Amino acid sequence: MNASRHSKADVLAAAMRLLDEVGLPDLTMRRLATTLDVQPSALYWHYANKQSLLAEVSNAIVGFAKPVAGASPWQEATKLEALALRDALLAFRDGAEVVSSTLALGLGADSALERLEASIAIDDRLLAHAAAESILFLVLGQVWHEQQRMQANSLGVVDNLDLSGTPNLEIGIQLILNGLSAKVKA
Amino acid sequence: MNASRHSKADVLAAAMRLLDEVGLPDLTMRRLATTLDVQPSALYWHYANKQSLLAEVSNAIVGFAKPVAGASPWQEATKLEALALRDALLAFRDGAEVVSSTLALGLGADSALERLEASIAIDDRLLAHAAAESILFLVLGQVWHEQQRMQANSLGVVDNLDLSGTPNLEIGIQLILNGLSAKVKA
DNA sequence: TTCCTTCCTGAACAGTGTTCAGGTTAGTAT
DNA sequence: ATACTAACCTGAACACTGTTCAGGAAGGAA
Repeated sequence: MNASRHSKADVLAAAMRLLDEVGLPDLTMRRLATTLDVQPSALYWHYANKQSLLAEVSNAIVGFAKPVAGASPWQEATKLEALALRDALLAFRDGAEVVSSTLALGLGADSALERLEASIAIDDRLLAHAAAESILFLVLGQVWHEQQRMQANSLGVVDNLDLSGTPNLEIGIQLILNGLSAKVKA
Repeated sequence: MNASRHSKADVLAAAMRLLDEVGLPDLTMRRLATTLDVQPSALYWHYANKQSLLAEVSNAIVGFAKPVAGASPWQEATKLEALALRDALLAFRDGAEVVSSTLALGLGADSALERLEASIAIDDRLLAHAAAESILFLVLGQVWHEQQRMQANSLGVVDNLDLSGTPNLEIGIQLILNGLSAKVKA
């Protein structure tokens, strides 16, 4: 922001602001340093490398998901949890890709899976874990796809913008939850 | 390979060989050129840029999925289709990440979704499309996760290698198919 | 004032994808 | 055999990237 000294939290905040402005491909250490009126090397005092910065960005994005008050039945709570995650990812440019990457590298964003898993109130925890993972991948994949289209459409290509992303996500979630209910009852 | 001249197919084959040897992060245009005894700029006669090369790599990976003979009921065919895709992704180092990226950019690998969708023999094609997308994201996410662990485990970290990836994938697929069957019957 | 921690500079290293004018090779037609 | 044309490649550069490191400056506490 200005020319004063910066804390680790300042760097994180600036990174998220820059992410929203220019997108993940242009979120470079040099650009980030410029917005803070600082040399690129200064960033490495706060963060060991770019990946660990992106890990905290991911945590912030995932943590942005609004809490789900105890809804019943639990299927409804799980669905709301998934949609809250979806909204959090959509609230930041390229949010899904950022979170997907750090999740794949195992460097953070664990609370996303944990919240989903906790909301599935069945006895078979192995099944609950598998279902939570499925829903997580489903949300990430769908939103990643959607955000990619958003950028493509904003960059001139105005052809057929289909709004089928969100409905498809809710359908997929519902399919998993229905399958889960059937399996638990049996 | 040797010092003779190369075709587009040669470049593609060399790229896939190099991918298996060094992984996606080290699959660079310069390294690829070296394996072909050629200057990096020579590659740009065959491919406009790295992304379009990776798009063809993705097509090759997805096309590697073995055909599913007409199984019945269609739920079984869809499951086999998903597992065939899974095997194809696993057959190449970082296969899931490569395909995920080009799929997100909309540059290829379309047959993966098409085959899944075609196998779902229900009347509601919108529902079939949503379900196929869900299964696709599920397979990609799970295998990406698994392949990341494979690399991490091969690079010294030998802690707790859990083999829960494959079972979880089959569970997730089954949940979606069960949910689908229930919805169609109703 | 001394001291120590926190934060930053300036310069460099080793790599990346990509472009482009020009040269070579191979095959086809005259 | 000669001329032509397409396919393929060279060599050098451009504009970047993440990251390292020795050293310097700012701020607060003893």
